Amino acid sequence: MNVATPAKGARAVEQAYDYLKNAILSGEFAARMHLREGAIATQLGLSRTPVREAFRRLGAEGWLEITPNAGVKVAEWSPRDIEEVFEVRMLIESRVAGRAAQRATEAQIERLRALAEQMSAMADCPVDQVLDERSTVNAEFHELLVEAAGSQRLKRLLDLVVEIPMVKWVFGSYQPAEIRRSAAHHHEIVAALEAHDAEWASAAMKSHILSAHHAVMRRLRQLDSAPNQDQ
Amino acid sequence: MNVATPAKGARAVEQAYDYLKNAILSGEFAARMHLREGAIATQLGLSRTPVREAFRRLGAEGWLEITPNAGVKVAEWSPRDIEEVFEVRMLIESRVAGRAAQRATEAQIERLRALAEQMSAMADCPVDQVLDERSTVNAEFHELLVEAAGSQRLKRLLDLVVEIPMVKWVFGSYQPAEIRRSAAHHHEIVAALEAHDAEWASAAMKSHILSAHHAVMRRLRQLDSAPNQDQ
DNA sequence: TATTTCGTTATTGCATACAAAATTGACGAT
DNA sequence: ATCGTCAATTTTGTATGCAATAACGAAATA
Repeated sequence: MNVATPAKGARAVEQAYDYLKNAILSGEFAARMHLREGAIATQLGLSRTPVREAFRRLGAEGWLEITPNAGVKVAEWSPRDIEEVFEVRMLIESRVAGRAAQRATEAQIERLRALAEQMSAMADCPVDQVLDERSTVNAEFHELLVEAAGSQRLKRLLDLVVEIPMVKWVFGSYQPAEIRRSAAHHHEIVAALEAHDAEWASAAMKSHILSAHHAVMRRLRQLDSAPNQDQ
Repeated sequence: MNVATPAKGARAVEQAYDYLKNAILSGEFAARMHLREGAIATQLGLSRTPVREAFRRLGAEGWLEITPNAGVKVAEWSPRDIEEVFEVRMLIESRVAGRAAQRATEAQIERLRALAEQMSAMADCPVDQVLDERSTVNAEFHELLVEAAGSQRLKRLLDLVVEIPMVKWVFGSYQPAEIRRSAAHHHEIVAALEAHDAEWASAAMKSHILSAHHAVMRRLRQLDSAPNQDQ
């Protein structure tokens, strides 16, 4: 039924990887759920080998828990785990912003400004309608910023932590005012870069992340109290 | 000389992983060197499958660079890369120390104090003689601290960044005075924990990491100007 | 009825076989 | 001599088969 998207390279591992990651992030696979190599393989029309490789990759990235002779389980994300993700993002991305303020070229700043404009233009559209586009533009903004900072290793680390679908989830948690605030943050970061003020850029980014953190944790509390009646 | 140690679990993947990681970190495999699944496999008396799995794991951890249909290369660590590693360590570990100051139990602080004492006791021994033990005790200290902070995800992230063998390398870069300073830092961090002073603990840890950073970068400059023997 | 033991089954780990892609080297054209 | 082309070889990617280990369940005993 799904068979996922064949991906660009059409490589079997990519296919398995994309399918699994999507299933995990979309909630199709519940937390703690046990996954079997064989089942996934036949479902995707592949052999166990590429599925197994995808398992390992996802394990290294923290999405699956692997126990040697038993199988793999979908990792569980506690509120504390999510808090820690935002903690890391805040620490690293604010540092990155500061460095970018010292090193960004005119062209890079220009491109960042354009992305910030795009973001603002979407601010008044209905939330659900531009969710994907907002996520994409936002991801581009943050990525370009790391590039401007010239921090390749930090980028790798961030990629490991800040998953695009999770970003989408963040926007789903935003209230209209918070979306506008987020867009404003982007503009402010660009302004700090133009001024080559590392402190300012760093502080603005810190606000940006903490604001997102707040929105997500509020969402979590809502989800926690709404659908469960046993407490 | 190779064939590595059969490791505890005697699992083939572990064997391959341990062998490869050791070879990379010891410099037996030069940077940018191309590794072939088949060669490693026959050399270790295994099939390609577990070797391949080890490759992927090491790739995810940043020790190997994997390009889809070409093979794997030993990753190159530029001075900037190493700088970034210390940047991350500084950011995360100082935050962790601050959190530990707020949450550590008496028992945990006691244990940390004992480790700090052990460290001091070794401070006056010849550098090379206690290199391994120093690394072990140091690693334990930092690990226990993360545990006291109750930050499981951050611990995973740190594990990815701060490799034990690299820690050993740090101690090899220390001058006698720096070893004593490092031991003093540990004591100071324990004191900050006893006082439940997050700012203090955080600042002490920041000093601790920056001091190590400084020592390693100095070592790098020395190696760079001196003739090196690795191919 | 609860619990332990043992045999069956299912699932993972590893090895091998085969397919696809890339690298290499020789050859020929300019 | 240099560059480009193409085939031979090597190397990676995937599939399958077999062995080892763990999960499951039934039977037997207390």
